[in-house]
Amino acid sequence: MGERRVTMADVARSAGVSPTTASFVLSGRTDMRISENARLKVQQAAGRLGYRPNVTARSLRTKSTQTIGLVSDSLTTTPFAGEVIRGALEAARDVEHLLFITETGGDRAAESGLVNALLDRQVDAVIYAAMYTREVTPPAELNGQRVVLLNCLAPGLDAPSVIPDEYEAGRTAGRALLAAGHRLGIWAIGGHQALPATPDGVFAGNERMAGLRQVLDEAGTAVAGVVECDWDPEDGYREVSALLASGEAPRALICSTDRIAFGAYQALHDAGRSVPGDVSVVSFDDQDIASWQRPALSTIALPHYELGRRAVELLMDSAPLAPRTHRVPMPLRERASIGPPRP
Amino acid sequence: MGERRVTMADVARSAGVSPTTASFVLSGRTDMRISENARLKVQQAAGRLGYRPNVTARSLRTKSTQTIGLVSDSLTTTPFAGEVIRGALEAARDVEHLLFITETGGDRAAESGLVNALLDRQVDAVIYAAMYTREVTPPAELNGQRVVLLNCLAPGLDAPSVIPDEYEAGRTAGRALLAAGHRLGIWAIGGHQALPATPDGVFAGNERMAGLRQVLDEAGTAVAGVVECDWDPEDGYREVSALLASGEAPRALICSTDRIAFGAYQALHDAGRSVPGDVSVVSFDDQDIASWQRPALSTIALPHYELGRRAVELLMDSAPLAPRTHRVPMPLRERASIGPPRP
DNA sequence: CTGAAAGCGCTAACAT
DNA sequence: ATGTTAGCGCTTTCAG
Repeated sequence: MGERRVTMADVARSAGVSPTTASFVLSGRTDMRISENARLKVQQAAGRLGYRPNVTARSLRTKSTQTIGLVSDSLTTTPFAGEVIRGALEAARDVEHLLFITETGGDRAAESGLVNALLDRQVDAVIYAAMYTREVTPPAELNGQRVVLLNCLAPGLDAPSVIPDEYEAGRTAGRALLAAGHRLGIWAIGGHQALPATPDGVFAGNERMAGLRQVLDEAGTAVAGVVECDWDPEDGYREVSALLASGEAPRALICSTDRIAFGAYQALHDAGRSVPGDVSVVSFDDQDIASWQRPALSTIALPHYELGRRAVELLMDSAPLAPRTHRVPMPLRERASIGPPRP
Repeated sequence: MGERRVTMADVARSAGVSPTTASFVLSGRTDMRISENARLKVQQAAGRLGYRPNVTARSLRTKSTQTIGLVSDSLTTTPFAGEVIRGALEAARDVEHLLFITETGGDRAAESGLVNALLDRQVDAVIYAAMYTREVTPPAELNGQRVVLLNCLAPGLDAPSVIPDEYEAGRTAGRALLAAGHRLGIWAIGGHQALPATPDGVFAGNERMAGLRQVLDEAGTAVAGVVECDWDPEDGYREVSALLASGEAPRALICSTDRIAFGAYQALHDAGRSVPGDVSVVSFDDQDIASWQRPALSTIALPHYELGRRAVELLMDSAPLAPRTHRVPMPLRERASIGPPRP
């Protein structure tokens, strides 16, 4: 215990060279000629002593801590969103960087504090992330910093965004149903999420609905109806039960989340309708439960891992950060909940 | 852009005092007398200039980076385990520390590299975490460091562990069933997880079964049977279907995970048994799906948030780290899946 | 090809 | 009560 870490000066001394020489061979630089002999002596001394560089000391001179800060509202809390952290982690590892993770819990005041804590530790760059895709206004401290927005758009900030391609995802959902032969009785459960709290809908809802409408339109058809509701299991259960009870005969359900689909399955089951025999179901997210359902749920995946990875890659790219929006594809996971419409 | 950060020397100059004076008032130390006047001038200058301390520079002298490293096998990937990160994050925030999160993906070789990356950045302490409770052998680099083990035990390492109290959880499960009147036909699905890959069972399984057996024994009864299987939905479905088909008449199921319970629900449903009318179900974990099930699933929660929080609290405690094991209670979430046995 | 010396931003003895 | 000075561990001119 209490063992003083061996420093570069120790290595230099042990190798019988100057700190300068040690520094050059240890940082593997070639722009200064070092004799093969000196190089060897230094490397051996370093190995023998178990030398490890002090990155924080180095950063004082180099201005680079090999460190990235991630600040989000509540990414770690959102079950399947942990994948964005994993994506960011792996990309960071590829370039020998470490990630500071922070979470505000949606508290605006905490946000500045956390960003400052990050900046005080001289992070090289920061990722500002949101749990669900939306417009945000990051704290002013971020102005002028190297930042990328993950899963959000900030009109005021001069930084790129990485978001899921929800518009294309809407088209994908429509195409999946069309391919199975559906044209009538297609209902969107969840819709734009145009509710009192979000009267204009949410980003994902709006984009998907636009994509869906367009692809159906191209095929000369349209949705039979859109149910605006919250995106949780109980809402799916309630709304689909009501729809079934209303006398409508939906033949395909496009659920805004796997959670809604979960509730929809229960409602369909209670009403004695089979999936996909009576009603096909397709949804969005690809949470674990999607594959646990019976029949397994076909769903369009939120590309969490890829979002995290892309964000770090952009940050580490030597190219300057242009304020453009990078849309990450959302792949369809084909499982067993889509079938041909009952004649 | 490119704005040089304002340094403490700038503040001192602007306030017309020496760096020392500035340092003392800015770090809010009281062990040296500073005139009210000087204090004010410094604070105003700092405010005016928007001074922020450079934590990495400071740490070079103080040997404290206000930083903790967390290395796990795959915590972020495990959906509901994100809560341990949130717990750690919040506890760290309380003491003005930031968290480096890393993940090895179970790769032993990567582990040393990541721990070194953490140590090279002079983290004050590290949390070594595992996704599921088990014995581990952390990389040698961790010897002599300030570390706490989260959700794992390392016999060789002189560090405390924070783990869920699985033994007591087993007792809780038994008690919940006994309280509802159950004494016969109690089956444990998942059991010790004594399978070819883990012939001696897993920690959680062994502890729970011991606790369960003990509490039933105290009540003068015992489990009707134990089914050893993997802890996933398909296993629950398969095993419970088989059990039902075998002619046994289980009246209560203790499922090792909510995932098993998920499959069990499907199996019971397919067999026309109601929950909890015909069969009561209790499980472990408290994932989101537990509350989505119908009827909502009574389950004993893995205290993820608390594990993360306790780990950081231990680390930050000024007391020396004794190699003892801290067991965190696992609370029963009473919902609707337990009822009296059918007479 | 190698070394001496300065300095990154901050803290802490030691003076005064 | 405040200022001077010397580092923390490393990189980087600038001489030799």
